[in-house]
Amino acid sequence: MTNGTSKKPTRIQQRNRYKILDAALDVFSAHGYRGATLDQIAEAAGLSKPNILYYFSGKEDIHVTLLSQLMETWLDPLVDMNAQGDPVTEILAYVQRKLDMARELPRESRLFANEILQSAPRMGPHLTSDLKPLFDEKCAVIDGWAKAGKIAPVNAHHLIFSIWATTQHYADFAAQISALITPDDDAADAHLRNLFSSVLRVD
Amino acid sequence: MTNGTSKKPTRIQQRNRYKILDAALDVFSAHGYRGATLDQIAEAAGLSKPNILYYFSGKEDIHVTLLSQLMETWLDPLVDMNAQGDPVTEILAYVQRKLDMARELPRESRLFANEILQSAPRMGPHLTSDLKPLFDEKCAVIDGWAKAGKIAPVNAHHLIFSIWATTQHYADFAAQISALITPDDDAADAHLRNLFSSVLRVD
DNA sequence: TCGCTTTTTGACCAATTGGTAAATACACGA
DNA sequence: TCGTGTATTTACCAATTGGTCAAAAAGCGA
Repeated sequence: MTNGTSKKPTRIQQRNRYKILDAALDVFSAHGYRGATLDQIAEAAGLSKPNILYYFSGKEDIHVTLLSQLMETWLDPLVDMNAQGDPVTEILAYVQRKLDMARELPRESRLFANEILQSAPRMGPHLTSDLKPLFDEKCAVIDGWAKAGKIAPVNAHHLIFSIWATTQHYADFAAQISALITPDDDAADAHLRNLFSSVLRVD
Repeated sequence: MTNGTSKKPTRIQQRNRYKILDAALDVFSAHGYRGATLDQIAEAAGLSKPNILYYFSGKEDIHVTLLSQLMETWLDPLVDMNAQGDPVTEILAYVQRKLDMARELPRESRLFANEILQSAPRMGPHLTSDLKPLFDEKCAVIDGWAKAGKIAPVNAHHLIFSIWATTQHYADFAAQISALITPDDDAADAHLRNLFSSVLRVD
């Protein structure tokens, strides 16, 4: 029985579900949902297609599972932004965490980008239930810092959008970047630190 | 004869090729290359599938045609950045043009994003032949401005990446944005103006 | 109106794809 | 070592999809 709710998963189940999800992350992030095939996932996972369907109820099930898992780790860097810390330090540290994440988890970043690009058909609910409350909370924190004069006045909403855009860009548009320059992590770090410390600096 | 090289296109040919490309832009930008089907494109264009294949040699031909057309208009805003103008004004005007473009041509922005996300399988050559020379040229201009002390010292490569990332974000991640806030063009304009004028300001 | 070209359609195909069913091989506790 | 539930495979299917082909239907200049 594959029923995940009642019985504890076998060691084999754990290992194979992991292999499948890891392979699926490769394939989905590289080709998008419709561009990915179960055969590709099966080959990448080293399992047969029917065997994959023994562990997941279908292609969509695999995709949804990946997106749910992703949403958790995706929010971590923002969760860690501390209202009690030094404002500029906190925001710059958040930028750095997002940047590190784009580098360490580029597949996840692309999976997410693919989903949003296509109007988030399988993730819309997650956005409003998981992301929005956190987003609103942290915007309030930033607004508080700005009102207290601890950072220059900024639009918190759009500041966060800019942080997301600039950091994820290095993962999502990697193909373009490596066509234009020789990637240089330190240069990117320094640039974004400079960019965001400039807007936040209070004269 | 559909031969595009020898004879001048009929009025019918012009109209139908346009209808097909417009419909294909809808479909490709919404679902990606593999997610789009000729049937969808045919229906959106109001033509039959074989009729579409009378005007284009295949699905890939349509996609490549779109990408080629796109590349031209895509570069325009950067082309217009003038080395002789006032540096900060020129860069901020470029930001504004990119932002306007993301708003007026969101389908094109998503088509491009989809292609790059999937490692630019059909556009790699265009990137190095069309985009890179222009990119290098404008980076040199920005470096010149920085060396002359007319703007604060910045990494031109990464400055342009940041401009691309932040402006296109409003088109490519629109689904996420409208899940989080009520979109506000003026607020976005003001924020990006503030962001980039802050890094460029020379003390 | 005639005759020729351009355009459009309907019927069809082979390959791919997500998914199923039943039989077989395997693990492992008693 | 045996039996039972777990895991895997083989063979298959129906739907979709990109694409073809020949015939029919416009356009259109003379």
